[in-house]
Amino acid sequence: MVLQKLLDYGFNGYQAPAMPQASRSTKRKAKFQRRAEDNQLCAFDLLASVAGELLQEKENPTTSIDTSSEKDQLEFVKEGQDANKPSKAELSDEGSCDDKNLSPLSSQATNQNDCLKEFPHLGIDGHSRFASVITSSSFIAEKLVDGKSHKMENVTTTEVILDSSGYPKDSHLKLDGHTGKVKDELHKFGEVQNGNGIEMSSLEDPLDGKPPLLISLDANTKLSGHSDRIPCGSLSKGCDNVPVVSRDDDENSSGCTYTCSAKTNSIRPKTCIGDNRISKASASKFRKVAEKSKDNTLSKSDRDLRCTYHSKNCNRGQSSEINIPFKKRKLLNYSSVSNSNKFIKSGGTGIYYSPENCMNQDVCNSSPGMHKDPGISSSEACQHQTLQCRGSHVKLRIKSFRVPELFIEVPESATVGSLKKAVMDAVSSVLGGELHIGVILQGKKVRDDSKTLLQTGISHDNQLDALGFTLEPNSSQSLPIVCAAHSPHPSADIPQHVTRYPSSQAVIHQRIQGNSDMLLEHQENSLGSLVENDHDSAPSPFNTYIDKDMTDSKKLVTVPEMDKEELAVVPGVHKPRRSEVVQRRIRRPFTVDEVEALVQAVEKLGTGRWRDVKLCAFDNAKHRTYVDLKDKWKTLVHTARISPQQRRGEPVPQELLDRVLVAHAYWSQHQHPQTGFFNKGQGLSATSSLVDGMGLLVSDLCY
DNA sequence: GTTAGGG
DNA sequence: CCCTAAC
Repeated sequence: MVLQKLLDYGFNGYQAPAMPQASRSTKRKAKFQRRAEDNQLCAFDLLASVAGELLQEKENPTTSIDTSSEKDQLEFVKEGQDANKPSKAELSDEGSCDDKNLSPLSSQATNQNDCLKEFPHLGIDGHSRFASVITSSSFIAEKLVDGKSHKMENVTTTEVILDSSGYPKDSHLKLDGHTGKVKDELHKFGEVQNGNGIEMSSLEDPLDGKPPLLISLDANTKLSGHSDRIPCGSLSKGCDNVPVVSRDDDENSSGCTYTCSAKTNSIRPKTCIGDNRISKASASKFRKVAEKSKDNTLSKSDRDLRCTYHSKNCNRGQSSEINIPFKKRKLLNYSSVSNSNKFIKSGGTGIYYSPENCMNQDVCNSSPGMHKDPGISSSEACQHQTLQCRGSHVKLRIKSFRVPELFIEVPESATVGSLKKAVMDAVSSVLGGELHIGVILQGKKVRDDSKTLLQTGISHDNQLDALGFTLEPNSSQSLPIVCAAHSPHPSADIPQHVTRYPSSQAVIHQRIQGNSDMLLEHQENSLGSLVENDHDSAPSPFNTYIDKDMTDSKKLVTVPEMDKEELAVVPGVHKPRRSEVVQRRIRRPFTVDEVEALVQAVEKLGTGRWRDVKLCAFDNAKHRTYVDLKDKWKTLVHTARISPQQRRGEPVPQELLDRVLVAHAYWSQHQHPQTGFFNKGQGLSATSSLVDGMGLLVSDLCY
């Protein structure tokens, strides 16, 4: 029996979309699957990412940020697993040690906040630290002290904000709704004083709570975690009493508005950027990615001399390729999205946790447990973030996450327990993937980790609604690490072969606020255009290529088969082959330069020779197929025919559109004469191309 | 493998 | 962008 169940992992209300009944047509099913894949942006991934990063850091003591003592470690373990080994093997991305490339800030962080290393803090700077452990609602917090584990049960969530010294300030965790308990516990265990990490063990049934994650940022925080800070004066936007929109609060989401309060630097203008924290590891990965992009970046002059488009997205390449863009659609099933209203008070001084009941009315207006709008878009449902302005901090409230689509197939005779296990395994597999964090601002991906939030523009409150995060699969080519590299599960509970779906399958888009539609749009676009356009190679039509020859990331999508093993491990449980689910390519809007190149090529070659067009002008743009070019031309023609007001996306110069119309008209007239020079006989020979009529030489364009 | 079109 | 019929 294929359950195709809506798996509500309790991670803030995610529910996998229902699968079409088997009776439905294959096509429909396929489409559905595709859509489902697109929706695989889930909170869970973020969690996985955070957890993974955390572990990674732990795994790589060499990392600059990892200077803390051995005992001061935080681990993320699953229930039933050994406190230590399982989590490591399970969650750490052994393959990479990017941490070595951590930004200077990271290093700095090391010295100042050793205790933080264990926390998957999001963002770091010298001011304060925010460590968060996203957990499902029910966890047991454990602390490892000298190898000994001390449990703190009923810790539903653990989010810690550490101050510059690396210690939690105003520790304020809530345990089961009881504020301070955690704190007490922490103190009891010496957490606060010693900065010992907290180990999280999920309870057996962590499926009900959906604590949102709140990320606090520091205005000075750099994406990369660089230590260099922006002068206070540089903080342009004050945010006193600036109510930061708590998007989509219309629903149950709690709209929390903050008032800026001077923080460390009283003089510093308040920005709506607060204690933003992004995991160091993530930052390092950002950097890594950014560096990759460098290699693929052409100088302006080069580009001008070259022909093909070198994919500006090369750096995103592998990971982005497998990214699953969000689709504009409503998620039919998403429940208990806002069951939990975890809230973290910012100010960089404290451990905050607002339980599901939204205890803090001041900051949380949402009705606990409310989650209507069944028609809300998936992203909206799953990614409730709120940027709050308080002092110079920005609070990101990730209200919920979604679990990527998971298919579980179990025999009817299977026990509920086995079903749970199957689900757990699937979830575990997701956690095991190595993920990267992506930051999307205004629909564009921010790749420069070294930029500060201010420089990036994240500090501008007017852009907050366009800020989003993505969980990107590890770009590492070593897919094997996904499954093979992991050591066997020490715990009998978790099969060694727990599906370790490549994180590639689970991309998460986190958005902070704003209407979902817009965001979705942005998200899709974001993956196509990056903030750092300077890295983009605006392909100069007709020349040579310079592409970095990025490996087609698609291959990363390929999922190592592990079904059999899994089946063996979990009797009665069959996991569908991920490979069966085709990944929709990421949307990559054409740039003006690309459009120009396309127009130029078509002017010369005509509209029936897309392969030639591709070879001529986009040979190195691996992500542009001739079908893409054909499609683009189609849209260009359409665009050129409609009024400017009706056009969307990045505006195409009218001049180009005019050329499109001219070329289109021309080739419509001259297209069919089959000369026999070409396979399809379409188009005219080069010597009679439109370009020739325009006084241009073919040689100038191609070849 | 390409092209052309509908979705 | 995807899917596919038709070449």
